[in-house]
Amino acid sequence: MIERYNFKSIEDKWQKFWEENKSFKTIIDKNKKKFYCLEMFPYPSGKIHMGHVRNYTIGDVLARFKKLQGFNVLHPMGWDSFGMPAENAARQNNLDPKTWTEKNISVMKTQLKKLGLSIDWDREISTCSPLYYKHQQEFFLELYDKGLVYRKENYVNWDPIDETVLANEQVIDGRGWRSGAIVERKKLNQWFFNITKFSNELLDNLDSLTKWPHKVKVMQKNWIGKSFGCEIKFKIDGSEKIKEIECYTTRPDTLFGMSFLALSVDHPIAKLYENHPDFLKFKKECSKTGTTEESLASAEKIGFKTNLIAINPIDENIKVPIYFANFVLMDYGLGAVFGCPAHDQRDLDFAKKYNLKINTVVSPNLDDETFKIKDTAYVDKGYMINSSFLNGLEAPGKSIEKAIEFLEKNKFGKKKINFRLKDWGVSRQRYWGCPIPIVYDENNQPKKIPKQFLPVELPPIKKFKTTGNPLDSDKEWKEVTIDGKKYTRETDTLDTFVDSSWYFLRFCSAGNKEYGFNAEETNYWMPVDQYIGGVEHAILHLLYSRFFMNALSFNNKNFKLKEPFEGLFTQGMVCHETYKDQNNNWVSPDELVEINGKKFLKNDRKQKIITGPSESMSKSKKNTIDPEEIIHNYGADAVRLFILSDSPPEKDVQWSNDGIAASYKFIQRLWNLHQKILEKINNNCKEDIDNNFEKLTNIFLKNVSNNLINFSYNKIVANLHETYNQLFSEVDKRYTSKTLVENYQKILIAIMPIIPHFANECFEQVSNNKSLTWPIVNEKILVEKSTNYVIQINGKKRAVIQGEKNLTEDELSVQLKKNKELDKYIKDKKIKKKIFVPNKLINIII
RNA sequence: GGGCGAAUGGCGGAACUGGUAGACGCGCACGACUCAAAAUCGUGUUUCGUAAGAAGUGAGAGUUCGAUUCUCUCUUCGCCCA
Repeated sequence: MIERYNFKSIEDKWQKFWEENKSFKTIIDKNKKKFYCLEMFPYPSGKIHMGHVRNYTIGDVLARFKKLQGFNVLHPMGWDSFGMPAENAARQNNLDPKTWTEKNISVMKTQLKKLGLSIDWDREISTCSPLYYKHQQEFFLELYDKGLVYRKENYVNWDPIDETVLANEQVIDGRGWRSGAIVERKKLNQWFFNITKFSNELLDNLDSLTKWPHKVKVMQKNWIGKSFGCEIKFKIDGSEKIKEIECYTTRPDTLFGMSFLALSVDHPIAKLYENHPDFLKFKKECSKTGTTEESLASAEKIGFKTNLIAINPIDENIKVPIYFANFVLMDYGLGAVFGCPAHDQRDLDFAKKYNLKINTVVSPNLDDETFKIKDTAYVDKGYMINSSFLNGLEAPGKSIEKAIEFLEKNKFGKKKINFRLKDWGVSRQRYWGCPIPIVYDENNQPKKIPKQFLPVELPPIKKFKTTGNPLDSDKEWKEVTIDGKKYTRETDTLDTFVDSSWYFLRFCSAGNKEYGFNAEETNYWMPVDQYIGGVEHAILHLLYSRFFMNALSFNNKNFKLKEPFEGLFTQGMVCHETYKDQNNNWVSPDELVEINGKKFLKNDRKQKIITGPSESMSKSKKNTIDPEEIIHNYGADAVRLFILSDSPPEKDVQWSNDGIAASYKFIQRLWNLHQKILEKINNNCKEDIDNNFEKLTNIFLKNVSNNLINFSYNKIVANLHETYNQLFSEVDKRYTSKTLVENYQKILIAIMPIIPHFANECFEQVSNNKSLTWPIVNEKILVEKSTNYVIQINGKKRAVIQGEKNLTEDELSVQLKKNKELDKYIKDKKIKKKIFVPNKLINIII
């Protein structure tokens, strides 16, 4: 009777061993090649979820593999621990965010340890710790000195429920991404990072990131949104004060089709209308629209007509009305655009509403001047018409060049490159974030807090009010005396994206008290060789981190790093079936019971459950599975094995009960094989029957090595199954214990990255060897003497014959004639042609 | 509307540079063990056909001796931007 594999005691034993021996502690070793393996650090929300399990398993497999290959591996973990959920929880339960966060960290740390991750916990960091954010405040001041931080009054997306400013990307369909409240426009003084200073670098350097997924680079490129256009000056009629307005456009070639000029309500000219009640009413109306491009695009286009007239520089006879319009933003271009309704849908909608002219200037066909626009603007490629000297030119293309040439020559405008990327507003009206190290004097002028007074620590909060920023109402904290002078503190805190924009540097020198990082250590470890995380951070987190490195290395002799992440891997999500009861309520998987293949509610077995499509796990759909429970029931190795086995890591994976159970059973079977091998080792066989065992081992090693390099972890699991299936009968043959032990050891090392507890335990039982190194594949043994030749007739496979390798066409033809099965196809037909591919096939055309 | 990507059995997915489609797993069926069940082990499992055989990688075309792989058109789905 074979003893069952007791994952509980064995996983416990190895986790203890790794912890006590500090097996994954890393220090700089210049004799070794370094490898920095980093997974996106978690937000300590309470418990780990399957997404974490997948993310950290993928990273752990790589880290363990690289370590076995002899690299000096840095594989740290920390906590992205500032943020709104802590504050929300605090408000709801009257808890201190610090206490709440620290409790969550401790729970999640225990859970992560149970996964058997090869993490150097001595480098653990937490962004909400003053030890961390002190250095962030130093960076803020450094950037301030470099002119990369500035303060300006700006319209922001105001979330009236969370009472905070939202970034554009936090506004979804005009609503706050977390609260769901309809977002308002509000003017506030904000701190900004000058990310646009590096627009060109951030765009151009994307080309150097060869180990990044193509799609992420495309997304960043679109986000930065470099456009080539021109600024045009329009003369104005109808005002004493205003003589000229400048516009930005990417389509100067459509100037002849212009029928209005539209301004942002925040345009300087708006001052002329400050006392105009109708204008003020209109402006208020505009503030209901969000500031995102998306909300602007979907909102109804409305305008306020001024008494001003713009004169088209390209043809002075074209005089058009000037409107204020809700779809023009002050912070894109110059807050003014000209409208060409025929070739822009938005302009067309506006023109129809206000009965403006629609002049077609681009036709799909050359010299077709009869082409007219009706309900749909023509935005595709075509040829210029009704446009004087531009007529006949390809549009957009030559037409733009020629138009700019004309404008520049006559000093009506100039070529201009514009970016969609805007500066990064980092102020948040929140308590649970990094305090901004700034104070204001009696004239409300900002002043840096001297470095010796850092960190500016968050004051403990006794009781949370339901709304507003507690820092603002904490007078004791807010009022401060520096060098005998009284100041008021900045009460906004930093966007948590700032925290995560440099944490990978901190890991390199986590304990360093002098500064955020140590140059020698970052020079050794950085850049991150492999960064692993969800694709949802493809734009912001990664772009902000790239910016932050540019900002730190700007005018800095000691720090030269521009790109923090050399390799990037974006893993897919973990999905699960969704369930609903008869009343259309979501039902969680553990609330139901299966009877005869049909699902019913556990508490009401008459109620049938409707199974919905598999979707990414989320609390709202109740289709989550708690990793802790699964680890408890099946063990960490089984969970790791399953989460890797079913799908390629970059794709979504379906969680299934059958799947995890199968992985668990498979580990049991591997254990049975292990017992069998232990037994055979003692059999004292004197001579090997053949080299098949060694061959199987090396085939496996080769496949695993290749698949590890390519992140094809699902294929490794398949390789392991295949090898198991073959080895189980192979070990019954007569092999010496030397052969068995040597090869079996190699197999165990190869599976250590995937199922480390199991593999280490088995390894220990067959070997005294303590130094583990990745085995070298014996290529010689893999060279086969014979091969399968495929015989095709008219491209169809008709036979497969085994023969010596490197047969010539003639030699193979001789073999063919012996094969009687083929006679019926060939008979006495004439052979027109033969295609021979060495060592592969012969195709006979008749 | 634009960009990027995907589509292979009942399901998840393999197939290196164009050369044996469906590896491996799940599920299912049958068998062994068992009084029985579970567990375990074994066999089978693309479809049609008793079989020989034929068809077959979202649809349609093209290139090629040969296409899941390359090209074009279309359909559907996913993600990002609007």
